[in-house]
Amino acid sequence: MTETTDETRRSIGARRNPASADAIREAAEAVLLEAGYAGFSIEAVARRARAGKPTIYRWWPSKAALLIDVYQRQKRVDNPDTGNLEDDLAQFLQSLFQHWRETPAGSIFRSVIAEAQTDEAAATALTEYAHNRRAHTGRMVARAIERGEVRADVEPTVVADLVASYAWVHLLTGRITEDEATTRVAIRAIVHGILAAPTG
Amino acid sequence: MTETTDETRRSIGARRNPASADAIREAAEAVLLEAGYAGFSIEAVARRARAGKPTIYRWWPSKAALLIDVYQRQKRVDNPDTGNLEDDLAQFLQSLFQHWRETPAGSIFRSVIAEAQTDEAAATALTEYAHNRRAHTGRMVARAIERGEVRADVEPTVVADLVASYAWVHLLTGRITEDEATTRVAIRAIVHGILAAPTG
Amino acid sequence: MTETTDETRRSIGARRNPASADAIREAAEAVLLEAGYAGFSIEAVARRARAGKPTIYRWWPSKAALLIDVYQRQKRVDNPDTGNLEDDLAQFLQSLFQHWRETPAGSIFRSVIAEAQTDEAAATALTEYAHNRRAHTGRMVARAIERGEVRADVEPTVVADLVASYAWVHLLTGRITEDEATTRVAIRAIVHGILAAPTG
Amino acid sequence: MTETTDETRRSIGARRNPASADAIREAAEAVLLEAGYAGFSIEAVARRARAGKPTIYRWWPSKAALLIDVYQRQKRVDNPDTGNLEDDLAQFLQSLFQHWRETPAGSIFRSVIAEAQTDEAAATALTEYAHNRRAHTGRMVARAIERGEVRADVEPTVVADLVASYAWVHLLTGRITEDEATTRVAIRAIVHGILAAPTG
DNA sequence: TATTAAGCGAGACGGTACGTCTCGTCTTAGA
DNA sequence: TCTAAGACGAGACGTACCGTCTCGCTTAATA
Repeated sequence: MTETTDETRRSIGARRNPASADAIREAAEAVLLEAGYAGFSIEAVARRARAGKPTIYRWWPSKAALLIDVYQRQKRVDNPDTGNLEDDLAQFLQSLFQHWRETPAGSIFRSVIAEAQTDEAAATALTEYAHNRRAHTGRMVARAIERGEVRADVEPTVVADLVASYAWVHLLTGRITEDEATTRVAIRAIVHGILAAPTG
Repeated sequence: MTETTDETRRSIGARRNPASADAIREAAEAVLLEAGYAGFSIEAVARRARAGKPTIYRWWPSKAALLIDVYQRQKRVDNPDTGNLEDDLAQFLQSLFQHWRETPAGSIFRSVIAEAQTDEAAATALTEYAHNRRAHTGRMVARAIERGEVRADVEPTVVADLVASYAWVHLLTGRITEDEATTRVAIRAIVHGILAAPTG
Repeated sequence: MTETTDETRRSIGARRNPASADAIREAAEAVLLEAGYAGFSIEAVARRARAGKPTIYRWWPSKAALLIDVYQRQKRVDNPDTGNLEDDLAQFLQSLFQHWRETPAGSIFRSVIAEAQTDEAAATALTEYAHNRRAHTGRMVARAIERGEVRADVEPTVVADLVASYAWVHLLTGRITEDEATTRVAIRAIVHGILAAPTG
Repeated sequence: MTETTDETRRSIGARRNPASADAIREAAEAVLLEAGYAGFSIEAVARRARAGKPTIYRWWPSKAALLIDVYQRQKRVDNPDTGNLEDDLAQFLQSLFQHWRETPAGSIFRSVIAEAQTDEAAATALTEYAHNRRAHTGRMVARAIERGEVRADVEPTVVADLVASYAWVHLLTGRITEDEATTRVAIRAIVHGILAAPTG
């Protein structure tokens, strides 16, 4: 949030002014953080960024595009690598919840999901993003397979899908404050299963 | 969608006219189905229902309230009871996806979730609804515990949470067309776990 | 303003309840006085009178009708009879201005005139009322003719028209606070004329 | 009513589009003429002008402001100068009545007066307008004083007030169809007075 | 060095929807 | 059969944003 306090931004010739682009992205993030998705409008962003609306529309074709751009700027949560899948996933989930609680990322991501229910482009972007994230998160499972911890026939992305879905829905229903004990119970179900008699 | 084609609806005295309420609910459902959440406005519903806007606002304080009311009217998917939890959950998930695909319910539910990201009341309603559904879905797990299929220390609602989250996120990301084989893989992970060496 | 504080008024059988009618008239007057013509609505009157809207519409077909009824209840200003026309007219004008200043009559009459620009019935009622008042006011002139003070060929209602018009327009443009000296100048013009050389 | 049939009006940059302003004024005039003050709403004007409501509200803060603006555009009636005050005033009155009968001006002016009974801004504007018109009409009297026809101690604006009031009230009570003979009787009273014995 | 081209802020434009207000009508329950 | 009550369809109110447009400016690249 490197508050670029240029008194007035002008054109810098026949090319995009990065200062304007940054100011707009930062304003978008700030608006989203302060007023939430409900208060997130192009007008509000333009006002805050001291930018003209056409400048925004020139570079981001829709509210969704700006939203996604802002989301892409957010830091991602890294995959832990403890040598134990349950610990990896539990730690990942806790880090994700913490990230969503303590940065604008959570608020922004909720907005992206909401926007995707209305806007086709946002839906596509979200689908692609989710796909990539599943692949990324799936690497924790792949490592567990490699070290023989997890069965070889397990599809890493399916496990990642389960974990991510759990996280998303908690975000969407205001349940990202849960402690490690609670989330670990869910993770353990996925990793160990829930059957009384172990499966061969 | 029992198109109540009353030529003109009038007041029936100093109390709510159920014909109007029904017409509004049906119009809301129809608008949602035809124009989607993006086209869902109180004005559009009033227009379609041939009702005055104040009549809508008199009984539903917000768009969210109407949305939730419409959603509540939707048929719920029943829990199967095959005697085998994996089969129960797989069948439940397939029925749910089919229900979301073939009735307005899916479209409406997506809208409720989106609205909940903006509207406090919708968020509360959604939270409560989700809580109830977890309890309901959890009964499948509880039955499995009772018959000794599942460990007694498993919390049924946590399992329900995992299954429901998987379903919700598939709905939100346009992946409810998946076949039984795919969903069953996810269910199997939850039920049997994914470890190479079974847990004692 | 004999505040009829009936806790609840009910039907008194198959005929008009005068208490309701009075309460409505009084409420109308009070609303007009407190909120002015701008705040004068059937809803506001019904609310204040604790009466049902249909009860009002049953007896007064329109806002205009109620307005006129309320105006008709107002005390009229009497014609003075000093034996001198200029004094009579000057005194009449001052009494009228005072009446309009110190009672709701002024506010109500302004409303009737405004309403008559929109409502046909109010226009008719106002026309008739104005006609009667000209006849009444004209009697001062008629008396002056009888006693030889004024030429016999003078039409009393024309003089009354001039005086009344002057009064109305002062009411409509917020100039009813003028002192006797000012109004007398206008009266003198009508009575004595303004020519330098007297007319034979 | 120079029907500016621009197919579509657009913004012409960060400044007022006179074409829109004109279209709105013309639409307002047309609505007023066709539907009267009762049918005069911002919505109706916007519809007719093919303008957005906010465009109207941007430039005219209220219905009253638009009404007054439209009224200001109307042609004024000129003062005649025949060398004889009675003829001047009689002719002025007839011209005014004719103007009010044959152009939208009469209808608009009635509306302004009605609006002024509700709206503070309209009241102020009307007061100021009336003041100016009295000064203007008073010049006929001033000229008569200059040429010795009228006494020097006569206040021209008082006479103008009498004449204008007579005209206004006739407009407000639907009596602007009167012929010259009738209006001349009133004018003669003001000019010559009505006393039997001439005043010294 | 002068011209051109495009980005910039600003803000007006025609629209749509918001949530509220009042209109005049209707029906009911109770006296 | 009249009363209070209040719901009803209708539609205007004044406001917020939408996405588009045109302006006057500024600067960099081109001629």
